[in-house]
Amino acid sequence: MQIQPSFRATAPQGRTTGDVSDLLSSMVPTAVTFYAPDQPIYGQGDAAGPLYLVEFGTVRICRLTADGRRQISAFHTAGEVFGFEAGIEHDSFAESVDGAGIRVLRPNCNGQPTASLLLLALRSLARTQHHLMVLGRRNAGERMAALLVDLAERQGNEPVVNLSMQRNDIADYLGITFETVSRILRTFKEQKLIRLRSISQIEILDLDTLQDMCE
Amino acid sequence: MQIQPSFRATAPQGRTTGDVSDLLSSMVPTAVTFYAPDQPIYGQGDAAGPLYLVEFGTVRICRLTADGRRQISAFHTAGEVFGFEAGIEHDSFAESVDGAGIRVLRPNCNGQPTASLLLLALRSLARTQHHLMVLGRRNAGERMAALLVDLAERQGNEPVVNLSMQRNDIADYLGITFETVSRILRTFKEQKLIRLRSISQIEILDLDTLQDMCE
DNA sequence: CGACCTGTTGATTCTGCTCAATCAACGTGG
DNA sequence: CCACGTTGATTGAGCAGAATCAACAGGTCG
Repeated sequence: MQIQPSFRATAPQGRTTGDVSDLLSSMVPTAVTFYAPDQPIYGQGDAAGPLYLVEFGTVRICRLTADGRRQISAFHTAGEVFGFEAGIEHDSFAESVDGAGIRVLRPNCNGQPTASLLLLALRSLARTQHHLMVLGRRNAGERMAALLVDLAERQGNEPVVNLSMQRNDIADYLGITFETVSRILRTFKEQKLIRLRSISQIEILDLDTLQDMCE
Repeated sequence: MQIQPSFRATAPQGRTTGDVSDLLSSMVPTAVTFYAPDQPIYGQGDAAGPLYLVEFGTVRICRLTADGRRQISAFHTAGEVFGFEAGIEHDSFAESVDGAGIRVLRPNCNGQPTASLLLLALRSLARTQHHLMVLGRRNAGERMAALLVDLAERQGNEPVVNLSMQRNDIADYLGITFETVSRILRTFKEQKLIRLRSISQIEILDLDTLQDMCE
């Protein structure tokens, strides 16, 4: 049986930017726009259509409950594409976390949905499903470990992880409170799993244990 | 500006089956296979590739932690397609919940990824993101309300909702324990929000209140 | 310098989990 | 037909993890 690569996504080990260059050919990119910290990129209810490519910085995808509780469904960093929507308008909103450079990708009129477009959507889906497990079945420490491992991996597994987002964002991503984030980081420190170089720099001392907590 | 329908998904109000007929043209459907309750459809680590169309019954998509905790990321019912994967193999597994009829859709060799394929993936993404909010920022009662409202809507907003899954599945879908599911249903009953016709039939008495709990 | 914002820490509360008993429904075998 | 075992659901008691409420520290910026 021959498997069609278009939706089985044969080459996941390639870097994201590799696929993006493919994507660019089917869409019309604009110049890079800078978004200051906390600046909105698109809002809930805005018309969907264009996609957004992160050039640098970090973006958060958020949703609010009626009484103001916030859930961040994803952080996006350099090379990643966001803005996918099944409906005609966005039901999440996107904001710059720390000052981000964004390239808007506008669809051109003739374009087919390329394989890479589908692949990017499927990666978002896989990531979201993984996060679903974290929120549904993991306690606060395991959630924090999952985030640290994820960030470390995205940043090339260097010993020092940069937290571009603040405690509040971390909490709303992990479905806990920012006080709990603080406490968990302290216990990790006491267990010699990490070292807090500064408020936004975490040195990973024991990656194995952190991975074991959330594999 | 012209918006490309392929990934903006212009016609979300259509029934899912309508899009599936489009999808069928680009893939090779097999005959319907019956899966008995709890029978696996595909396993974690199995090669991804084909998609699966639910003809009748309910399917659960699951993931396990190393110590055996389970998270159900989605239930799929008649007309829905599942089995999307970004990588070369499945990182979730799928099982029949209550006895389900499944049609396997095998990709043919020439096919492009059609627009409807992308649309289905984006719907899965939207659903998963919505569920992420439920798991991250909602308490047990609100989670249960969200499920009931979702099921009611899927079943055409009839007054009586059929629970094709048992308490254990509901719990693992909502990220709570089955005892809590029981307790929440009892409080809903005491609040006259629902009536328990039988163990698997719930009569919705106050849909508005349930919707308010989870909008 | 003071106001403000973010982060940390402590005290207390509470939601939901764990452990456990009980019950109802069902199937099996004597 | 009944005794028994099994499985799923309900309910209760006690506990633990995380939230809430509150105080305080450190850094930044006007």
